[in-house]
Amino acid sequence: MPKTLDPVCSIARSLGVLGERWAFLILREALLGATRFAEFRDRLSVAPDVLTDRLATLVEYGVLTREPYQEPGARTRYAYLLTPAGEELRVALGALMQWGDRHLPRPEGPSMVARVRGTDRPVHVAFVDDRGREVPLAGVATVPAA
Amino acid sequence: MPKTLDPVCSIARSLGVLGERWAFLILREALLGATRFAEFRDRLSVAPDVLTDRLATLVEYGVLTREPYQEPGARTRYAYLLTPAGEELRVALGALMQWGDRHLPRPEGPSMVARVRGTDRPVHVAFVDDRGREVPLAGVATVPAA
DNA sequence: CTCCTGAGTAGGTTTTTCCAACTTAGCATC
DNA sequence: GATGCTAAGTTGGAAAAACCTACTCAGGAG
Repeated sequence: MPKTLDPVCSIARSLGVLGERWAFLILREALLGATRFAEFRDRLSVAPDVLTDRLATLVEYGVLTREPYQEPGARTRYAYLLTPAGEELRVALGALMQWGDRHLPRPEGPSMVARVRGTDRPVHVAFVDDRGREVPLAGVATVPAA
Repeated sequence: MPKTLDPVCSIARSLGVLGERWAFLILREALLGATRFAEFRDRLSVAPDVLTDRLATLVEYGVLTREPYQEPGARTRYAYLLTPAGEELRVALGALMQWGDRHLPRPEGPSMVARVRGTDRPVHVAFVDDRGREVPLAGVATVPAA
């Protein structure tokens, strides 16, 4: 991590939240439904101290909230729930998934796919113009905001 | 880095290439036009040994190629050029940029924006169906490939 | 034949991560 | 009312990665 994370670049700011080891994978599990400490720990085999640290960072920056919950016959515990901001990271994770499937494929194909909810129509991640139409990659330029 | 990076998940595979510190920022500079070792080093203030290591990883996995080039009156040197696979990561970086702009904003607004090339029409990153129409986030489900 | 420059390599320190064991709080059981 | 169980962590020490500075190496320039 650049400790002087260039605050002028929004990619660098996003990476200040998500760029440390495990952060994306923790987020992946959250998007797949994990909410409890032990769930993240067991699914990812991540060290508990690192998990504590990452969950705190994700809560601090508004990706997750730490909510008390109580199961019958148990004491109050805490669940980590996605905020709307966290949900929006589904797009970024989708882009990484898509790239891995295309460029680091496995012989048996992808293990997860994104679909229109309730149908089997496939979806992918792409640039889109202000009218909701896909724009091919070559038609996109990233320029100073000026 | 999980040294046993779960190969069944394409996000984890992507992170095997891009998940180490500096990798995304090196890629950002490459997408903005950096090609030479010293350019990356100077723009990012990254330690040269780390830069050597990351560039080698990105070349190894086909994000960049290491091409000899010769400027008049200088010996052969090497440039790091994006492959088509690397270009496709523009979508993932765009998603991170967009998220940072929305959820970790700066008072003076974004420093870079994505536009339709040659026009000032803004573009964003989103899920898109097989007919090229944007699909709202709530309409997307990520399910086992079955 | 000495200097300069781009592209790294090398050595030692600091920071992160990893691993395993330990703690804590409350319910439940004996 | 002591003991055990479980979720959610904390702690301490070893290993790995990143950082920083200085140095090397190759070839053209002066």
